[in-house]
Amino acid sequence: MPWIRPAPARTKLLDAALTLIREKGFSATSVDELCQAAGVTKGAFFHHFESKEALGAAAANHWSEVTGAMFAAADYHREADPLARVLGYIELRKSLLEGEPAEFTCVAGTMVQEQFGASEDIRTACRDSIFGHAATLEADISAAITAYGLSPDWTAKSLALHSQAVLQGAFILAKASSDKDVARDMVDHLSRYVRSLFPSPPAQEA
Amino acid sequence: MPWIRPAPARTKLLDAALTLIREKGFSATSVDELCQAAGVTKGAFFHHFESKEALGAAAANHWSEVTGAMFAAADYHREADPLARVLGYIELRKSLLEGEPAEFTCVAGTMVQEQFGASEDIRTACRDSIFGHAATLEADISAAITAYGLSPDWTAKSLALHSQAVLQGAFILAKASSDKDVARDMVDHLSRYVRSLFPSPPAQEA
DNA sequence: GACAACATACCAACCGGTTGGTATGCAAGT
DNA sequence: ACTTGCATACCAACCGGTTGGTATGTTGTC
Repeated sequence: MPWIRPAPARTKLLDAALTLIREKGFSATSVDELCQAAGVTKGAFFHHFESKEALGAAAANHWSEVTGAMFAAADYHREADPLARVLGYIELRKSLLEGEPAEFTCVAGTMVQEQFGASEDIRTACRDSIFGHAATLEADISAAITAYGLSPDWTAKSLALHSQAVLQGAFILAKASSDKDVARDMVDHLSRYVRSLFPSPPAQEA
Repeated sequence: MPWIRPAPARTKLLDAALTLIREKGFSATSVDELCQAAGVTKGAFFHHFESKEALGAAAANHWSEVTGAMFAAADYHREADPLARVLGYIELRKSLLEGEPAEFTCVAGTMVQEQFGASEDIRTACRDSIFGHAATLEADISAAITAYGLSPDWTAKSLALHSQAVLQGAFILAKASSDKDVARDMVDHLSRYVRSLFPSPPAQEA
């Protein structure tokens, strides 16, 4: 859809949703709050989204785009060794564990946990966000399997998903304990696990 | 004389809460729904709980008791090798991934993800539930470290918490994909990781 | 002047919570 | 034994505020 002059209200609402959903959850976030946070009236909200549920699904897609662009631009892709790229990704995820939970936590994981039974549109949008992100990791894992000549009894896809599971679980523990260090320890275990699956640790390269 | 009818309303409300919170989340579950599911009136609700928030905290404690009793009675405690107990626990968790998400999912993890910023009482009750459960695993992990003569650069506590993180993350992926097999794969990775941390796989014993 | 992008004003339903009340159990006083 | 007194357990009706959603403007741009 070629939007020459995009509507700022829609984007402002989507950005506000990413923050508010992570702060209070989807159900507890009201349309009025969304509008106030975005500096927009309710009329604008229902002009761009036919329902609150539709905004939730759109917010998950927005989240996919925002995070997708961010990870696509990250440095770890420049590593020559595919395993180093995977470990670089994990280290990046660890370094992202800063600030408040609402800042480092995953919108899709938060939303799907409470809305999976209430809205198929939201559920599939969140699933696509999480599984789509895992797919970008899967390529590097597959390349590492080939590069190291492995024939594992696990799949690249399941390991990529496992990394997402560990991260989502780390977010929950961080929220429960109000302690980011717990989450970082979980990511360290993930890194140790991935290294254990490949024969030799990758040499440090520039 | 022991109370013939102690207080069925309170327990019925708590049991209903365990189901409804996992089905729809805490915020989306109304007090009226809780009362209807428990077959109790709203007056009874606010007689036993001073607020919806108080019920949430009580539900997390109730969850700790119910699951605590269930895991305490499980067979894996009878293994002589402490590592076999840990791996037995993990297999048990995997075998529990049956039925609908609302049946195998964790109340504390679900509730804390949406309420961590809204209610300290709920947050600490959920934290105690998750971390308290992890502590029961920590003892076996510590014993395994000693039995195998390890001096790891990770702690028994962090590995116990890691197992909870993997499980919580597996729940999220299962909800997002509507596929329990994904969650089971995550638990398999956890089992493989734990086995990789100890020198030799435990022999099969009666 | 048509049409998208908003704003204003409003609504019915539902929300968590309160009210005043009833039924029952039990311990003490007589 | 029987009453008084008080606590617990529970109920039906209700309350004010908030909810997601709508109906009807107004404004800026082609």
